[in-house]
Amino acid sequence: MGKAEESGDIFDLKGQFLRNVAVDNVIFGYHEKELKVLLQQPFSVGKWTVTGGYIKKTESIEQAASRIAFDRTGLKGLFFEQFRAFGNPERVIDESFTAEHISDVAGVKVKPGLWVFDYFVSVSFYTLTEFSKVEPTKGPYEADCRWWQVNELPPMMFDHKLIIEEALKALRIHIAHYPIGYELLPEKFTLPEIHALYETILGKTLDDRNFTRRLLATGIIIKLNETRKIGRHRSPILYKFDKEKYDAGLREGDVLVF
Amino acid sequence: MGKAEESGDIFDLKGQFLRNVAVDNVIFGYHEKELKVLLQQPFSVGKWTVTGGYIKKTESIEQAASRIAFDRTGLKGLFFEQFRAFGNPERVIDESFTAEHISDVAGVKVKPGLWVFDYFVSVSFYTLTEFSKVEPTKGPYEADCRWWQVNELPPMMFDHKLIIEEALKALRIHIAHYPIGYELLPEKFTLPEIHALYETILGKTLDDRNFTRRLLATGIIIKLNETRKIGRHRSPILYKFDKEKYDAGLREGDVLVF
DNA sequence: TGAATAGTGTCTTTAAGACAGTATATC
DNA sequence: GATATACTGTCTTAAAGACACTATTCA
Repeated sequence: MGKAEESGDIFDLKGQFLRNVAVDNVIFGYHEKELKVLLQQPFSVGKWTVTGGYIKKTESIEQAASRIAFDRTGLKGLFFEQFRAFGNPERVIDESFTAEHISDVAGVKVKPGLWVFDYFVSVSFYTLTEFSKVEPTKGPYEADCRWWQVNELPPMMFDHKLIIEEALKALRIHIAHYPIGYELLPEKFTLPEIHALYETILGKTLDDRNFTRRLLATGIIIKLNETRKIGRHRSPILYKFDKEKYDAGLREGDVLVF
Repeated sequence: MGKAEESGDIFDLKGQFLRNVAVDNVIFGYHEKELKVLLQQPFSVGKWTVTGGYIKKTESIEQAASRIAFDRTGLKGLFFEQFRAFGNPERVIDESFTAEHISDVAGVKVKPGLWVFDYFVSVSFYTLTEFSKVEPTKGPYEADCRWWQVNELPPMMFDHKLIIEEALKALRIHIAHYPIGYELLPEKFTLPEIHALYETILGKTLDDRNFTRRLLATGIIIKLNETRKIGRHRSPILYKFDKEKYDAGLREGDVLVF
């Protein structure tokens, strides 16, 4: 790791990274019926972006996406998936991301024409996590990094609103063909919990009887001999994922269609 | 357009193109129950690639993919879709694509360390066309460009065998959710023709009665009052696509599931 | 025993899948 | 009428979708 990176000056790091291509990673967080997305604010420019960064010359795009997720969440081994690339000359034009504006708000001298203002193709991923486990951590060039409700986003920079919309579409298609939830639920969970997870991600209600019938038919969850005590109601039975069947489902697809 | 491009020397064109990111376009061609893929051979290096090229600083990735398809096929307005990006430092290492080897076979002096040997992220698309309409046209840096059977490929450079496999997977997923065939069939076509198209792309037989029932149920094809005279058999009835419903199906998805 | 949530069973409707015989054109 | 291909109908089975009551816990 060179001096420039230690000193935190990304503007000198051009030689370490690929040019004209970067990775964006839409990190979705789920917790108690809420779906959030982790956003960062470069300097204090007033607009937000999804988490993202440049690709090192020594790493794959998947490694870059995974590294970015780790830097922001502190978690490894999260489920992530590439869903699309975005690339056109206009996508990186934004009045809040210019040398002048950054110099103003960040108090550093930024040259116009710097490589970071070039046309970048964004290879975009989404990542899933349980957001109560996460301590959002901003990088050296961000003024802030925190969770936002997916349907109450702040002003977004570039085409990042579109990127989030497309990520959500891709996630909803994914959930129709592959099992989901391993990274989003505690190891032992109840039927109402996984039911709420599906409803939240899909943004619609699912009949509880039909949902349970189909979920059990897949065989990816195993009933345990335990219940969870929650308040003064009937205690729900705990389940866990059958990890082998779950992983097989991830590989082969078409396990669940809701 | 600068002198360098006119003189055909891509090695001087660095300034016109994005660095470290390129577009690959798997052009599938269909004709009479055969599915082919258009491949090109850079110089005479002995290995083949899918069609692809660099992205101009003034164009989007979609425009680049579309331009590449036009350059190779002479056709505009073909259906194409992005399906994945490929990027890792090892993917562009190939003994047939080195400065030494190219200098040998092409008879031009190529410097090692030239930008074209850098780590490139490939944003990959696939395109569909009727291959009898196409006159494959090689570019200035290719020794050859022609159709190959998708299941009888020549030695492929880089990770291009994987790219074709993934393109075919994506195409087969696409065909299960969206209408297909407008670019691949004549304006007026018969049920056996569209049936054969689906069988060829999916690589399996589909019961003709069930296929017809479901296809007609979608309403995307319209029966005409004409038949096609072919030999000494019963003349099949001609159909055409209901373009409005077809386009709506492309937008909304989940029209056909085979 | 009332309140809150957990858990499950049945009926209807639709679609998938398997299967084979009739129709038409030409020689 | 022989041949080759076009065309279509029915039965069975599985799954989706709609729907409502019983069970448990505890205050």
